[in-house]
Amino acid sequence: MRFTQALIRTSKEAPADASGTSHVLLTRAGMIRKVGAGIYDYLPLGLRVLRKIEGIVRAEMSAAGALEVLLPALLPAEYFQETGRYTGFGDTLLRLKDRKGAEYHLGPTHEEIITDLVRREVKSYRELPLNLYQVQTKFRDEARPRAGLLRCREFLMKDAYSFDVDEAGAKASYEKMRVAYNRIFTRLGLDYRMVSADSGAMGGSTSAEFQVLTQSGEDAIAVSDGSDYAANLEVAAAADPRASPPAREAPLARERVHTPGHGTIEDIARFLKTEPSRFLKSLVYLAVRAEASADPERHGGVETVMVVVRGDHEVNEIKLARALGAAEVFLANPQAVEDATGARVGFAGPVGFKGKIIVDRDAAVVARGVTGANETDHHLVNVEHGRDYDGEVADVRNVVDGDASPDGAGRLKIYRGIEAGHIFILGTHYSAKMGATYLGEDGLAHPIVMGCYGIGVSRLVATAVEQHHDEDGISWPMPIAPYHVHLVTLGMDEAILAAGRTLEAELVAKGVEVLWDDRDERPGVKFKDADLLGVPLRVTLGGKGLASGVVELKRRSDRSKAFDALPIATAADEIARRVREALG
RNA sequence: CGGGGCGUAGCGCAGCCUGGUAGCGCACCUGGUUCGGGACCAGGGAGUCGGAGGUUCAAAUCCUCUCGCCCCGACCA
Repeated sequence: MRFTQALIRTSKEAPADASGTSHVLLTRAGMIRKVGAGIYDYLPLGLRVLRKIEGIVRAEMSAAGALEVLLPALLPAEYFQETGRYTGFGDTLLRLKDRKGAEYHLGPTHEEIITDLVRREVKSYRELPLNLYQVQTKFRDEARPRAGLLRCREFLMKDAYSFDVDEAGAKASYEKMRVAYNRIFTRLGLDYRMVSADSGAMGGSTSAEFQVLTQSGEDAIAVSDGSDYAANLEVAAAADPRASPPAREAPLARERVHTPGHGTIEDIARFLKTEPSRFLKSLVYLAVRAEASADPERHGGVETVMVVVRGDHEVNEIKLARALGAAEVFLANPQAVEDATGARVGFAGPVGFKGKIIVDRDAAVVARGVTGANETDHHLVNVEHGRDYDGEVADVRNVVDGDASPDGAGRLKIYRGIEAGHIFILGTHYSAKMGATYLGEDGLAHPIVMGCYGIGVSRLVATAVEQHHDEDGISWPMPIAPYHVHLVTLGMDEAILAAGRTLEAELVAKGVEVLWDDRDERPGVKFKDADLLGVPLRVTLGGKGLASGVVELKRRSDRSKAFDALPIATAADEIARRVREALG
């Protein structure tokens, strides 16, 4: 492809409303343009990247035995009404009416639609298992679209659904997808981790996220440096401190100290000349009991709980809710804290607290602890769990960088990640509600056991940029690059242009995708654009090189100025070889 | 949905406070000189000042309403 015919419009500056590295670079490179909040055009170069990603996803899904279908994006309301999600999805569902006033919505995901298809097409256990997938535009009226392609209202997603006769079959289908997903993300050239995650309210205990490691992801994930343990921070387990207990300091007598005006931990630590890790941070939570969650006011299923974590740790609300068997937990407001403790916020503590107490495992082993006295302007020092206060001990904190890995091997490092894929077993949640059954060998109808598997295809375009860029621009992994080779000819000298034409033709004949910058621009402009666009191999053909019979080959990811001088006669062979090598 | 900010040429911005009929840089077009890391000179085209209403002799500027966009938070099968 000739640059002059490719509709590539680069710019030095990005629009002021572009936020995030990938949004800025993709816009500056002329690959995407914003049409509205969370709505984008893909220009030719950007579309090529999107298509490359789709191609890899399709190839691996197909290799794993999944069949491609295409379900509608425009959906009559009745299907989501069957499972209660027409209202349950809330404002995220983009609803509309047709001329007759009938209700429709745009599909945010397609469990109901695929389940409907399968309940009509599949009758017998002989027709299972089945795995159907599609690559379709999804619509979600996000409360807050942001960061360009990373969180859109309209986005491209690959979603697959497996259908099996029983749990064991569903597990086998899930395993196939797990393997396929690992192959996909590896082929895309991304540094990613498969992590265990909160499966959410949707049910299904078996689930895994595929997180692409970036500097600015929305999610925090904990990864062990000594094993393959990796988990979303939401669910990452803290190592049990009793596995390697610290040298125990002899307990001292508990004392009450006057700490006027000091409410924060840093403050009191300085005042008492001690460390935040000595503190028993005591937070008052309201836990909504699971069975009462639909309407807590009416059922009154709310319990006040004091949560104790070490002063340098944070409460993990998902783990806390799980430990309490609660549907949701909320931090109590200041008035509720005062009511519960009898002291102003900042002076709460477990000693003498009348209600339920949950103690984080690391807080329970703190010796000579410091905590609030449940009396304004007073703290207690030399507090010991088991002697001065009690409470159920559980893992309710966020892990922090440097923690021991819960599997005992290595230490945890915290990364930022972008969720690019999620796989999980749904069970019979949808099939039971929608009557998707098969006739078994026993002649009876059974609900089909389902799994679902998503990949954010358009999000991956931005994710790849977040992971592969430098101050000059994008640096695409070869498998998803818009072109394999960026040919730069310097000057408009006919001898150089002729050599360019020849080299382009030779490369194309070998199956190499070439973008030839044939513009009448100065070298600096061409090099800057090449760096911005991020095609992985740059081939330069200039007067000096031509005179000595060589072309220059340089990898975009190589930050040095060094290049390989290739003899013109054999350059195409060598370049094609490097492309094949990089494609893996 | 709560808080904050911004809408002026394709893009980045100034002008607004203190009303007098719109300007700079980049990009674009023409000519010339340049030519291995975003050149220079000269000339040129391009703007319903987000929209509606109001105040005024006069509104980008002041007032009211409204729409859009961005950021932080809440939310995120």
